[in-house]
Amino acid sequence: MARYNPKDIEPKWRKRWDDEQAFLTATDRSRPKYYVLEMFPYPSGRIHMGHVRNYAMGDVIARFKRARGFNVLHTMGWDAFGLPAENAAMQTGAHPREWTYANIDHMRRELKQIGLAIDWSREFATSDLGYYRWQQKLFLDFWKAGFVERRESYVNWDPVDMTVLANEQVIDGKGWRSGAAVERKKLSQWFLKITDKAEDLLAALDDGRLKGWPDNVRLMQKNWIGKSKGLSMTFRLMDGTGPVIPENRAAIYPGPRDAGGRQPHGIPALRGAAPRAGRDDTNFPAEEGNGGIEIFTTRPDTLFGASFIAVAPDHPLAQRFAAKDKAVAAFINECQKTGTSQEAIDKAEKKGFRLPLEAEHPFLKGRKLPVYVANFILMGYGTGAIFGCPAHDERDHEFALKYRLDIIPVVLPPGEDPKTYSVAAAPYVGPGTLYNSSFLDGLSVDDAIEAAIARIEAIGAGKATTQYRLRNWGVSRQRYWGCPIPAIHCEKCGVVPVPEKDLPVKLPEVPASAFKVPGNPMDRMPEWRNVPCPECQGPARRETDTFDTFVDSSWYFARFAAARDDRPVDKGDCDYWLPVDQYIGGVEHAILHLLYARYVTRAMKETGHLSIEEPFANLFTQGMVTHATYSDQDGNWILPEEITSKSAGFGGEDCFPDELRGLIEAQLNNRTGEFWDAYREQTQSTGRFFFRDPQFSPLRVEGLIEFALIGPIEKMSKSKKNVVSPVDIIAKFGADAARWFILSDSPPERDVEWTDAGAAGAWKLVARIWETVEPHQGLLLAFPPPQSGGGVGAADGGGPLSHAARDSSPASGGANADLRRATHAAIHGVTEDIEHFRFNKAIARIYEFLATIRKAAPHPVIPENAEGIYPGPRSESGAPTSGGPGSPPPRGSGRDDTAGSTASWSLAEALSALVRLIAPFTPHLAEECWKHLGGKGLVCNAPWPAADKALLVKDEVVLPVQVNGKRRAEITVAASADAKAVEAFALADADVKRYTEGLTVRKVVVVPGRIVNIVAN
RNA sequence: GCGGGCGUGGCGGAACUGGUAGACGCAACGGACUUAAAAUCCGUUGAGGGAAACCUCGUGUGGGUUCGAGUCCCACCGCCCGCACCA
Repeated sequence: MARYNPKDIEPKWRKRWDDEQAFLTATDRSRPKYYVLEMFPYPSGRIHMGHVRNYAMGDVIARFKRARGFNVLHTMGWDAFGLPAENAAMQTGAHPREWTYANIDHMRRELKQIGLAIDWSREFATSDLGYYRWQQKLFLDFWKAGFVERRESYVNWDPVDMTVLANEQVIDGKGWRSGAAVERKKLSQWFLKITDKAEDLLAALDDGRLKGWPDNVRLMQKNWIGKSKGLSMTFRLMDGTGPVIPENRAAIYPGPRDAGGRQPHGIPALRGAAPRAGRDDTNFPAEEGNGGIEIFTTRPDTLFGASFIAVAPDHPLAQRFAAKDKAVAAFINECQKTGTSQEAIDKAEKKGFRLPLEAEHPFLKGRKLPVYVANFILMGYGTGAIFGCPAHDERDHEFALKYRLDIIPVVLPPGEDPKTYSVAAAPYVGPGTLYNSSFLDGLSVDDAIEAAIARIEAIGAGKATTQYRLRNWGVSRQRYWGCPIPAIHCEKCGVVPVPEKDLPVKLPEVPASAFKVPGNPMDRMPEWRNVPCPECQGPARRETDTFDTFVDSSWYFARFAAARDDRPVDKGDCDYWLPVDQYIGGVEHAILHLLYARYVTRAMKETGHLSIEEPFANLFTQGMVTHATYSDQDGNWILPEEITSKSAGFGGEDCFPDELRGLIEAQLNNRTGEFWDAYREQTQSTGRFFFRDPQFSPLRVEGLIEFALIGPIEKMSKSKKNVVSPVDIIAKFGADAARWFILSDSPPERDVEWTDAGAAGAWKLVARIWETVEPHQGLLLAFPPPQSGGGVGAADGGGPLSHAARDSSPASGGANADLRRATHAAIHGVTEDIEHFRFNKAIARIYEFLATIRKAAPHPVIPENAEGIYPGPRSESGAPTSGGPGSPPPRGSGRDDTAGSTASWSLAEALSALVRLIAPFTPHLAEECWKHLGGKGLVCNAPWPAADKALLVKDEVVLPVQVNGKRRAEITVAASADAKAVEAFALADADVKRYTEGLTVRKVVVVPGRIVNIVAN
């Protein structure tokens, strides 16, 4: 029998798929389409197990949908721009382009080994001129349509990467890629106005347009957009330089003590428009508002509890005072120092600095509110100013305690007595009834909010407003390796778009050495930078910023579907292919990438490129691939491949010589310290010794052995060295086994732990399927499977088997009927499981099905000479095994007689189904089996088997019988038996009688097909 | 702090809308084959008790609803993820 050898077989079928262009996809409007897409990779150079998992999942779906009759689009490309290429240039001297494209070539070769059903003719990299030139065209269209803005603003500056980061790319005050503390810097920036679409981006999350998305991702996006309704209103200001309580003053800011001699501030006339509500950044007109301070609040009901006004350190009002008053400037400076960093923010004390201003309460004529600059007010949200109501807000409460401000309760919790209720100790933020609030008294919080807004609007002091947490998307990057932003700066005309006829703006050629210097080399290329203004022909210069790479990945799915040489995408083709039916990727992209892509899709719709607003109909977020970590006694991480383990027990199979054990134990017992305590405990609990030594060699034991400690199971990462290389795994076990295992062990949305034993188990399965199929060469020639299969719409039961009717008749009965039932149950179950992304369960069912087949068609016991069967570490280590793939050991006689005699067509049906059911998971094995059995054509083109529902129904069912809730017996009844008959049958059962003896039966619950429960006492 | 999710054998995990808990895989153990080992094949495997038939207990902890709870409700404990001074 030919031993299954993936090393030969897998490349053979991949070549065949290539030769036949099996996965080339044409736009074919006569057929139903299915677009499955996995998030495309960054070409870092090597594939990792996370890629294997991601693309294996997509491939299962793609192959499955093909078999179900869909015209499937499944593509691959490269998210190829970005900083690592420049970092590599800095370190290795290779030009970013060379580095990137060399990586792509290498990764493509590795990726192809997985055996994915991908239309490689559609491949592109975002760094291809053919891609990014159309991105420039899109940008110009967006610009024309008003989706683009450019302004000076404070930006998050990453001092290591020397670039600007979007707010979303700042994590805990650090750059998402470099991890460096982010600084504030003022720069002119390009923005895409995503906030204009905030409302629709939010609405789509809940109105059914994204019903195919996981709840948690929808929720994350909802929180990120952060809509809140409230009131924006203006507090009138007046000079507040009257009596300031000295001790209070001191407490405000223990800075340079010039309080005593401070001159009263004169308040110049305030002119100009009030700061606009809804502003989303820190860019302001030079002159701030006249009428007062505009604030935003979601709790206008608490206006009567207001006791102060606070503005952000960046607020223009604060800035203006800072310009004149060193103490203010010093305070602001201090705020900014502590402000930007991480969640120390959380513990940071609330601090304020009193400005010589007072605000007038809108309803209480005499009431004056002091105005502070406060470190906890964010310029980026709302208007950068608030009124403080210490009684009903945690932060305001803390602030008021510190600066001895009034704490006036205005909301009375249900059941509290207004005379005794106090908020001195803690604010109350829950629902209740208004009091101490004039015309709002007696109203609920919700009603009072409405009433207060109405009154403020009536007196013209403000209006109802909606705020979003979401900021506009800064897309400028001061980098070379990205898509150039097609704009020109002219002294006379300002910033003008590059005319379309002048597109593309190609990245200039720069020498690799240019990257030794930090910053953007394009800034240092006058010959490229200096161009005539397209409008006035005067001297002008090119924009040297390039796009954030999230722009690149925001429309690539459309380009895959409809690339053209003369436009970004073909709308007609997009109308057929889009939206993506199934998008698969990591949950780490739940917010950034997915939100941007949703926005860009809307923008493309409005500029006439697409007809849809939501790009991804169904989204699946897969878990990570994890692995145990190993470390040595110095705390250094160790690669899994360097680890050997030996049984610590006696007489184990691990061939661990007793005399060595003595030496090991002696060494262990002599040592003290944390590592050795942990090691001894590990040996106890696992029953094994772990060593750093890829091929455990007894000679090294004496003093030279290195012990290894197992650490926590974590996401595979280079820094912890807990990585296994997909290429090594494929070389060892084959791609099919790798695909099988990575999908078999855990539900796809959860993390999966890669273990060598599991991978070896998957390999065993591959071999066992071959071994089961092998004796039945040509079986399908005698009993061809139906070609009608499970096409679209022909779901389960849709494919009548010509011979099915014959054989499912009771006459055929017996073992055949059981096998047939198992076959159709497996088809039904696996189909459902794949549809619902339950790959682990689908695989469990295949195991069960295989066991049934093997019972029905016993296979001869395995050959005398099976060396090399298991391609594990042993054979890896050198000596080629005897025989080898080319010369299979002889395998008994008479194996061909099966097709004609022993095997019935029901076995043919079972094997034919089995092979097609495994095809999405282990495509190479499936092709080999299909060919061997005599299947027609390639199995990747074969129709999905259809389950005959009639065979799923059992005539008899086994029902458990409970007495008082405890299972006491089982009865077998006809499936059609009515409740009464079942009850009678159950009560008559001997075991049941035993337990009901002497008791009175009070009630009998019969759940048809499920259970019988007898209540007796 | 706010929001969301999850706790089931030695391990990964099954269990449809409440209906036989532990499918399937891994590991472990026993047996067959082998000079031997590996590989392969067959079997056992939640815990406790019993010679056996069987019995008792068991889904993080404590209560509750129900004929019946891993599943529903309340409280608590633990872990994971997202957001984090968003007014």
